[in-house]
Amino acid sequence: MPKDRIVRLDEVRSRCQSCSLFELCMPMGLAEGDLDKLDSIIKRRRPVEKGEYLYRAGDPFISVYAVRSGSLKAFISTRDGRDQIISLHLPGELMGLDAISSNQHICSAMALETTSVCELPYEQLEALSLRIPGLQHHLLSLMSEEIRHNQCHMTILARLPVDSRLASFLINLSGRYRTRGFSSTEFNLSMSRNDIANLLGMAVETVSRLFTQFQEQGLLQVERKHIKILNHDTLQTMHNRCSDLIASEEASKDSSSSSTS
Amino acid sequence: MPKDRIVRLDEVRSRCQSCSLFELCMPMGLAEGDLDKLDSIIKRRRPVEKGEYLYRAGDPFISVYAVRSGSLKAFISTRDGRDQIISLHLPGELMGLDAISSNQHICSAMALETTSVCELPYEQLEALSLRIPGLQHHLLSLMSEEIRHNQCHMTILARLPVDSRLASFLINLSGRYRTRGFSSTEFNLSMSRNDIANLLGMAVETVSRLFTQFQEQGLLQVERKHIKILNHDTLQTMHNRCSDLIASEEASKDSSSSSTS
DNA sequence: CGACATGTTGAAGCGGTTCAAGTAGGGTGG
DNA sequence: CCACCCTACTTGAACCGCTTCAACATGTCG
Repeated sequence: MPKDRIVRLDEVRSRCQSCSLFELCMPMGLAEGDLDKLDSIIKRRRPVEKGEYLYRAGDPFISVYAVRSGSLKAFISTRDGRDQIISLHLPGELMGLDAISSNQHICSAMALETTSVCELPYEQLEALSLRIPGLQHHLLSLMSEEIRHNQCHMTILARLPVDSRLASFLINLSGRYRTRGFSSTEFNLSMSRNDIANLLGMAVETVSRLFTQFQEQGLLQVERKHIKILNHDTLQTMHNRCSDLIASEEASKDSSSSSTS
Repeated sequence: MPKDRIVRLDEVRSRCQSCSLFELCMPMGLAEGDLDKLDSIIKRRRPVEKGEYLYRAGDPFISVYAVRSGSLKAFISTRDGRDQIISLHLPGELMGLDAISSNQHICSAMALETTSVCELPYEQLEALSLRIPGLQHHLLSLMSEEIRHNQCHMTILARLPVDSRLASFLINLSGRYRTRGFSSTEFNLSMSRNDIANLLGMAVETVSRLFTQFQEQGLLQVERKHIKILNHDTLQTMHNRCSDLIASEEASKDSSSSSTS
């Protein structure tokens, strides 16, 4: 594979303006000049292969990363040796902002498939956001969204039975794929059953049984990693047990529709 | 109680400079003039009584709040009517930053005891932080810390048995009280058994049984809301099962000691 | 002082884990 | 190209941690 080592210049030169994920990644109104400034600090890294680390817990905090393609999991390594997966990151999402306060990464980030990212040196990003109000607000807003997402996940873990947790996971994925212009009813899981179980706080065997059960109930069609959602409404209902929080997440994406009883 | 309506001028006039919580709340190096600017946007509200809301889910997002004294719980109201408590806030901590992205509160905040807060109008705070680099970094850092805390809580909920969860909760509280200059071995819980159970994702009865059990094991002395920690090490050990994350939280407060296997 | 909320304790039931065995892919070397 | 191996996944059955239900005790507040 020595041929692959040749850097594809067209990819390296691609800029935020022409990136299809730009709307997701940096959707604040930036002036022409601002965009150039942003572009100037972004480094494009070569793809991270499946199983490779983007960063490890303990690494000094240098950059945050925007996912361009592929996906990664963020996880904490606990003392007993087993990891706890915290989140799954899809294209258009930023990772690593949780390291600001400690100046070193606490989570590790590992690619679930061949994945490419934009690297944004954090110091420069923070400096730039002092001069671009929209960027500052966007960073704060992104972190706020991450907190909200975590709140939802805590609610799921604390209150929901396993079937609703898996339903939540699938509905959430479905929505995120829709936002990215992919099918919301048919997609491939990049996480293994083991990872899904870990993320949702249950045993692998339970995940397996639930997929079988959902299929028997006609909610899904599952074949290994390929998922086809047949009955979105029922899954949504199970998911809704979780909270208004998700409803509001959706609302804030679409526009400002009503929520909260 | 008409007398209580008389505003105590000395309290209203108290400024950040003279606030004992300043180090916790806004510990970045601010110049004299900057402090004045910050002071100028802060409103002091009259105390929030036990059971009163500081804000409710659905309220427009106007301000964030710094706790001066007392404590509050933040919780999500779910569709099934039951709430899910997300966090407990002690003096020196900021609340409400999770509402930035949606421009309305998703969590409600309720005082657990008579509580006083400083209100910081968010728009002004954000505008100010464009002109004070330290303030921008501090806001981002605070949110990063909140994300980290949530990650820890997710880990607790996903992986730990109930006894370790309660141990984690107590050790965490103990540390936070220590940071605030209070005893780390003896304190009063502001949360009810119900609230603790809800926060930790278990049944009230389980909390009750665990307190009894911990007392029988000589780990604690419990009398209603009053807690005396007798064997910090054993609790710490149970807590450690959770993650390095907390160790790192401590480390980042003290200095930059080692972490990560 | 009585009423209601909050907390405690016991016993039964069950949701989900754990253990164990087996199956199916996917990649590798012969 | 096939045989092999290893990992990922599936399925069944026993077990157990925690919840639920029920009754009671203790505080607290009007």
